[in-house]
Amino acid sequence: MKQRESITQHTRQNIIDAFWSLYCEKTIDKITVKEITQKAGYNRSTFYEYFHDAYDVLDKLEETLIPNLSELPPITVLSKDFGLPTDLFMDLFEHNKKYYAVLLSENGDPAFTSRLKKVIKPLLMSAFTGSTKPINHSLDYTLEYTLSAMIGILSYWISSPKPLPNDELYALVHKLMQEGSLKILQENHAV
Amino acid sequence: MKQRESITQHTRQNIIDAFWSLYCEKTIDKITVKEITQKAGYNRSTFYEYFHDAYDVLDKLEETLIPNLSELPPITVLSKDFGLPTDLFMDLFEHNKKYYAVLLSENGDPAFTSRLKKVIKPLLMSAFTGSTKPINHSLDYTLEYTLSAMIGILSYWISSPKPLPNDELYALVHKLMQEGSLKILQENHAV
DNA sequence: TTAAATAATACAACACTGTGTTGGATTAAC
DNA sequence: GTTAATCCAACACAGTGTTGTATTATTTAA
Repeated sequence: MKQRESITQHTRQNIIDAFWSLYCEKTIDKITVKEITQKAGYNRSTFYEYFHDAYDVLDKLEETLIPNLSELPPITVLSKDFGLPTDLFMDLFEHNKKYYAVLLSENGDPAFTSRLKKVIKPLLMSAFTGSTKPINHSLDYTLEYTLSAMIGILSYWISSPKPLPNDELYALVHKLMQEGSLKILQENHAV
Repeated sequence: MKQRESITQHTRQNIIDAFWSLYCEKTIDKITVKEITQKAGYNRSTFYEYFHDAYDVLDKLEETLIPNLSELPPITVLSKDFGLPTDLFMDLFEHNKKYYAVLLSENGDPAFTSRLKKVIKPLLMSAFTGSTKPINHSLDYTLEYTLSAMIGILSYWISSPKPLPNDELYALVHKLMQEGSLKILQENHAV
């Protein structure tokens, strides 16, 4: 049963890899099962032994890319700089850059952003209120604002051909969160 | 020639409407031309007289939803509150709520967000530097951060079943931009 | 002013591509 | 030798995009 398992895992991964190389080139609806299996070197019907359709492959792949709650240090980081754990986010994005850059691009999957928020938001919520459910609207909207901003700037960062050095980005994000974007925009205007 | 034109426009709009009612229910790849034309009351092949495929319908529809540069007052608003024209954004989102709420949702189109940014960013850029191209990275990243945040919070707002009153949202966004999200998060923490 | 010619709108039918399933062949594990 | 996994060939079906044609509105010319 040992060799069989490894074969299965291997085939599965081959299909995922073939899918991903196609997903980097075109949107998912243009990807056919035929193409995937051709690239991976299998019969088309073999695909259906492993996945339901192309969207199923994407779904399973995304699942591995969503940070595991139990892996993230829950409150420690929040108390450290009393805000969003910027360094953790940067690590997450940089580490999975290959996938994140595509999934969060204009050809990517809006559901992935949603999934990310859905995992992280309650985490932050509980850090601030002790409960995962929003106590007041202000906090809820503020988190949505900040999370969107964070995901937006980090997507931009990892997609950039010449990305900002890590420390500069870190400093900028912190300044943005501590002093507001307006102040920084005004400084730029003065220059 | 008058009646012919109006028939064309009418048919075209019928197809777009039928498409949209389907797009509200499911993702675009599950929408067939057959369904669209059935709902609109035409033969399937009539569709191809008007659009290339379902994506073409979406594309044309989105085009009408992207704010026209010439319609937006260019610098006046920026100088008013020396930042992002929050009220303009709120108007834009509220006015096109029916479409924006879907297009910016997890079942929507990431390309639409991209299109929005691509139109608005140079506008803001030129307001701050006089040129549409970024002079320094800091400004570029700051705009990306703020635009992402703005689009994020406004999407959340219009999708909410019981949305925050306009004036409260406006005040919150201004505070977020002027003082930074951290301060507001800290205030919430204290409560 | 009316009848014929033209151009638009809509559709039926066709060839093609991709989908998902079923039943069978091969090969490893027991 | 039996069982079960992996893979594949073939089938029925659904959706696509095109082509040729009928119908009807507009234009042209007698």
